[in-house]
Parts: sequence; structure tokens; C-alpha cells
Amino acid sequence: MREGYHHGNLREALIEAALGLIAEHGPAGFSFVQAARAAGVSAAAPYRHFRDLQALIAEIARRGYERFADDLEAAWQDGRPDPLAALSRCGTAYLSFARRNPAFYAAMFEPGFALQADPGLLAVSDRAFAALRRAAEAVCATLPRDRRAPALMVALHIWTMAHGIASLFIGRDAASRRAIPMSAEELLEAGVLVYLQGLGVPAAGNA
Amino acid sequence: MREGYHHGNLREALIEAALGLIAEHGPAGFSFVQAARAAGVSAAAPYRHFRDLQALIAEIARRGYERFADDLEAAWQDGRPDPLAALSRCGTAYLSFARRNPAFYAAMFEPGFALQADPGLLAVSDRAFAALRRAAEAVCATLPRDRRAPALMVALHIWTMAHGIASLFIGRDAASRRAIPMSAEELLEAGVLVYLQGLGVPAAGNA
DNA sequence: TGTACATCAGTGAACGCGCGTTCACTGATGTAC
DNA sequence: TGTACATCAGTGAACGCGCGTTCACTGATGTAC
Repeated sequence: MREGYHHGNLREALIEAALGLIAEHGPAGFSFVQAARAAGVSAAAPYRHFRDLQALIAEIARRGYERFADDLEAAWQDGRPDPLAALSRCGTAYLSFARRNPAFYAAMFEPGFALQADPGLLAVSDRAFAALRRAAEAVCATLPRDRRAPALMVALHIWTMAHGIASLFIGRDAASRRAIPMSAEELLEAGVLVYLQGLGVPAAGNA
Repeated sequence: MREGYHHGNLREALIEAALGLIAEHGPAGFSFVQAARAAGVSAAAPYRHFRDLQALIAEIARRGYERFADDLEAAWQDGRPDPLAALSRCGTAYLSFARRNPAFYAAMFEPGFALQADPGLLAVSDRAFAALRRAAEAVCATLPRDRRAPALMVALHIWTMAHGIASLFIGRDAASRRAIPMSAEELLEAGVLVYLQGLGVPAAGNA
């Protein structure tokens, strides 16, 4: 990986190293020096690429939001075959992202880190939220006008439920948390289904 | 508060100091020494009362779970006037606890802290979860036997939604997070209502 | 009631450690001619 | 094609700092007699 005096791609190597450290110890559980060491480089080297540790974590969060948005958009797939099925797929994609990218997820959502270092991150996260919101709009549009819930609210309900499940049952110390007799994915899917039924969305097959 | 050589109640003073520090910097954002300083005592004094910082935080989490359970039980109030209204009150109590006790809430739920230091905490948190579960059971019991959802699942759905809302919109850096055009309490209440409608629970007044 | 003494909570000095950050430097890369 | 040079990524030594932890101590409390 390393050849000679220059690293070649230290910026990426630092991000990679930090992802590993976050996955193991959380965004608050490691130092700039440790990240440098993990990347095989002296403690002063990271300063060529990041102002400080917060900036490194903020960059990770930024990339996380991009991937997250990609995943959600891919899952939505223009609402096919029907909005209900597609929204349910988005829920699964949400948890799948949290499960497969625990370090990104932690950098994005654990309180007090990236957002504090770089308020502009909120703008990046908009793309991800917009995907969810678009899905909610399509689902709401299947309802009769006079019994139509606000799409923003629906998007927030789905999002908070997915986030609640992810942060309680997926991630670093999920093993030490309460055990549940089903997978996180099943729990969310059932929740979304009940919720949509409550909105008046016809069950799949009846649409 | 402090009189003479002996502090009198350092244990409590340390907990109080730590609560303040957690509220400001999170459970990972301060040191044992800082807690001692905030309590007006030398750096060595805390060792008379807590093995280390983790143990102090774990004690805070333990107390937090106790209060949390108290609040939820008080809100349930034997399911009066009807289970739906009482469950909705539990949701409000959940958010109210998170809002009024951000430091307790952080010690209890931020990943990688108290639980890791003291796995027995999970047992303490059982009382709080049991309160929610009992409420879910009462609500489910109002449904016809053949369309009755498992109470555990219902309790988990309510819990995850409340937790998702609390951790995204309440707490230390809620201000730097996405703004929503309603209060967290309103968002949760609406979500619970839609969800229960989806379960088939008759709306209030029709029961 | 008064005195001696055991207990033990809090002190402050001391230690080694890892961190953040700076700096003059070194040596690899690539470009101008 | 070859050489000189500018650029700049990474070095390693150095610094001051706060932290965690220990230890022999000090002095307040309260209890036995």
C-alpha cells in the first residue's frame, strides 16, 4: 500500500482508517494521532489533509449522506411496482445502510459530532431526506384528496421509526441492548405497514 | 454547600456535576478530573465513590431508568380514561422525559457508554419497557381476538418512534438538526394515532 | 461531660502517558527548458 | 533525452497540557469509655 516516502493517497487512507476506528470505538472514541498511526503515517501528516479530527469526521459524514441518498433513491425506483411496495423497500434500504455502514451511520447521526463541525452537512443530507419525502408524496397521492395526510409528516414518521430502530437495535453495541424476537428489518416493515394502513393506503394487491 | 475539610455528600455532588457536563458535552465529552473540579474537589477524591468515570455514568443511567419508569407508569395511570388516550399520554411522557432530562437520556441511550460499563443496566431498564408493554397489551386487548397484533411488537413500534423523534429532534444539538414545522410531541402523537388506526383501534370517543 | 482513638473522606504532590500542534527538514514527483 | 529546479507531502523532534491513577498524608467525625 505504502511505497517510499510519499504515501500517494493519504487522504483516502485516513478516511479508511477513521472508518475502522469509528466502527470500533465510535466517533468520539479515537484521536487524530490514532488515525494517523492506523494509516501508517506520522502524527503530523494528517494536517496536510484535514484541519483537525472533526473535519475528518465531517468529511466521512458528508460521504455517508451521499451514499445514503444513493441507496434510498435506488430503493425507491420510481415507485414501482406500486408506492407502498417501494416505500417499504426504502425502509429496508435505510436499515440495510445502517447495518452495512455502521461507521458512516454513526458519523452522520451520533449527536455532537459532524454536524457541529460543519453545519453545511445538513444541506448534503437534504438529498437523502428528499428521497424519502418524494416517496411519501407518491404514497399520499394514492389517497383521496380529502383524507390525504401531509407528505412531510409521513416522511418524518417513517424516518423517525427507521432511525429509532437502527439506533436501538443495529450498530456498535446492539449486542448489549435489548434482544427482540425478530429482525430490525421485519420490525420496521411491519411498523410501516400498520402505519400506512392507518393512513388509509390500501394493502398491496388491492391497489 | 461545602463546609470544611469533608464535603459531606460528594457522591451526590459528583452525580450533579456530571449531569451538567453530560448536558453540555455528552457522555463522552468530559473527564473524571473535570467532574471532580466541577464538584469543587481534588482530582483524587472521586475514587472514594466511583471506580472510574464509566461507573459514574452508569450510576446516572441507572437513576435515569428509574425516573423514566416512574414517569411512564405515572402517565399510563391504569389506562384511564381509555387505553388509546393513556398510551398517547405515555408517548408524551417519553418525549417530556427526554426534553427535561437530556443528560439522563444521553447517559441511557447514547451508544457505547453506560451499557458497556454495566450490563446489569438492561435489567433496570426493564421496568420502563414493561410499562410501555403493559400499555400496548391493554390497547391490543380492545381489539377483536382474530385481528389482534402482538403487544410486544406494538410496544416496540411506539418505543422506536418515540426514541427516533427524541434523538433526532430533542437534545444537545437539536438546534443544528433539521427543523420541522411542528413540535416533537405533536409529531409523535400524530404518528401514534395513525399507527393505532392501522391496528384497528377505534378513534377516541368511538370506544 | 470529657478525652482518646479509630475511621475514613478528601488532599496535594507525583508519575508516566498520549494527545494536539508547530517547525525546520527531507526526499519524492513532475515540469520547464 | 537529460538536467535543474519548484513543489509539496510526509518526517521526526519538540513543546506544553490535561488526564488517570497512586500514595502517604491530614484533619474532621463520631464513638467507646
